[in-house]
Amino acid sequence: MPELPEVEVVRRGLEKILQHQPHLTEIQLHRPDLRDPIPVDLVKSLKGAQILAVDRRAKYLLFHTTKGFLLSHLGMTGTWRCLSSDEKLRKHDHVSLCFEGNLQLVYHDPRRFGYLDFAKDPTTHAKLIKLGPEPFDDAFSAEYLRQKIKSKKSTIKSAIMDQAIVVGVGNIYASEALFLAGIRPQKKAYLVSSLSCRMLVEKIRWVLAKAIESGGSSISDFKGADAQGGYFQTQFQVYDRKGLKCVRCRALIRETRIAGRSSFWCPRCQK
DNA sequence: AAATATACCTGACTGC
DNA sequence: TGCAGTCAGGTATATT
Repeated sequence: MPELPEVEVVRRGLEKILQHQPHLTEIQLHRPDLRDPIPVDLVKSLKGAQILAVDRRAKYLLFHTTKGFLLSHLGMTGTWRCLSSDEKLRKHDHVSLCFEGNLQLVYHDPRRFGYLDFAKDPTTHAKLIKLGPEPFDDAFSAEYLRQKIKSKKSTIKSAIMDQAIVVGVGNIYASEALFLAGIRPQKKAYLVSSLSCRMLVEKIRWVLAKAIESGGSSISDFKGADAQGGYFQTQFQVYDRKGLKCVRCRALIRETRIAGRSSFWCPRCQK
């Protein structure tokens, strides 16, 4: 489901729900066998902890507590939602975080590609340590990007989706940012000029920011923790628009598979 | 070493 | 209606 904008929208929803900094009274693992199994000692590590904040690093949510951090990656289909006291658990509800005052947050994930872990210090966590800069950070500059890709033989689309180069860009926003920057997704990364890198950094930031403003993209069943779907999908310029007219030049949008992922582009606007 | 392919899962949708 | 095939917002691991 989620690229950076969707995860950020979820983070903001959770932050609001947990703003009074409740204590965790109980953690229930209904089904811990995610793609990476949830470690059982997470329950005892977090029991009684008080929520201080909900942060985000890349596509990971970080529940910051008095006892350490709960890391949550939503994979393709993960969601967090509030469960009222009279509601029953549904199929694919794998974890319950029970808080004082009848508040219960449920992790739901049909495909179980999501990830949950406890970390005392997330900055040294194996999953986070290899990640590149946040797209809105000054470290993600045109010069940095050019340096990173100048000898890369993969496509530029694969490069910007590489979480070691920049975090948060997934399959949808990669196609969108490349369209906005006028670069074909299948172009070899080392052929992308410094000037194009400048454009690309700008457009990645712009499209991610716009998507956050719109509450994320709700294709299939994405919902923020406040149960509201986003509407950025209505603003897609190229994604899932194969055969439709380019919004800018009216040429027909094409679809190409790059590294196994569908990629959409305009043959006239992108070089 | 780096680039690409495959695997991990379930559900929704297509075409027969 | 059912059944087989394909595809999906991600990422770790295997294979070239």
